[in-house]
Amino acid sequence: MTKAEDAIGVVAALVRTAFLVNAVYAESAREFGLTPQQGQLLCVLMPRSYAMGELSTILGLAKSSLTGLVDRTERNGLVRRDPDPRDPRGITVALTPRGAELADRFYTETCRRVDVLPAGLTGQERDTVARLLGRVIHDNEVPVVFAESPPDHP
Amino acid sequence: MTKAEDAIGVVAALVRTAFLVNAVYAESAREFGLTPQQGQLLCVLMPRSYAMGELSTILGLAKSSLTGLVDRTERNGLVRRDPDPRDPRGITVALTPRGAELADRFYTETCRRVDVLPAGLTGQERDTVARLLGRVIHDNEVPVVFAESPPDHP
DNA sequence: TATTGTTATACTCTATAACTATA
DNA sequence: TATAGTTATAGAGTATAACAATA
Repeated sequence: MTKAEDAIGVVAALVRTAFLVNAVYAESAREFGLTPQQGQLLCVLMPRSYAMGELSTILGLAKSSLTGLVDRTERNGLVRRDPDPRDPRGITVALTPRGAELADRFYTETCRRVDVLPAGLTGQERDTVARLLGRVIHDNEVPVVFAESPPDHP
Repeated sequence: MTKAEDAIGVVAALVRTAFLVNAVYAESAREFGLTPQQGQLLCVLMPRSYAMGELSTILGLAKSSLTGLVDRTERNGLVRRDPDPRDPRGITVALTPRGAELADRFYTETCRRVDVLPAGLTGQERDTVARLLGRVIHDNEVPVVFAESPPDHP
């Protein structure tokens, strides 16, 4: 039973939940030898490759920040740069086979860990949280930095 | 109305919400000349001062990481180190008057911005989110990195 | 001229390991 | 010996501004 003194407003609930999820995400990444940012990049690239500009927008990073992130992740052999057939100036970033394999494992394990966080809620309560936060995400046009389910590779 | 193709699971809902809240938090901090980490430090210190070891635990940082964070924040004139009366080896970190004033403004503005995120939910739905996430936070013993309401300074 | 991406530069953030000083 | 905190070092993340190459 939630006592009155445990009551909390939406704002604090959202901020503190974000803190919790970040910590779990970071710890999961760490155990796969990834930084959270590199893990996020891999997750974004799971369904398909993107141009640098697209990734900048999705991840909310300055162009040059992304250049560095892709440099380091490429150096680790997880992504590669390919010429963009649509624009000779551009490139696309794609997962390497090793990156795809690691992304799958990281994604799966991170899901497992985040799934445990609301273990104290009933199935119905979890559905309610998912539905309401889903609306918030939709209304605020949050990019798909973490897909719903492990995307199939066509 | 939420369409079937917009449906989302709890895991993705939590991760993507965290991404959204982080972005809003970071942008708010930025406009006050703060990094998110410095903003978080100020928020933690709003109700009272803490020893370095306590802050390490609350923020989930290695001791030396915190030393650097406090160094930089102190250099900006926002916090100060005082000897810990309980232990000659230790120190406590407290907000300076300027830090307290900035913390208040940053906290208030961040609350305002986060409060807008679930604007598409009814009052009852917001209460539901707050109550359910409050349980998740409680169950997972998330530290109070962001208080419920601007604490009074006794 | 506008766009795509990289370089140069300067900080901040973070961790590990080694250290100081005091229980 | 154990604890509180700092220093040394190394790397990652980020942004701004200036640049290159191509539309």
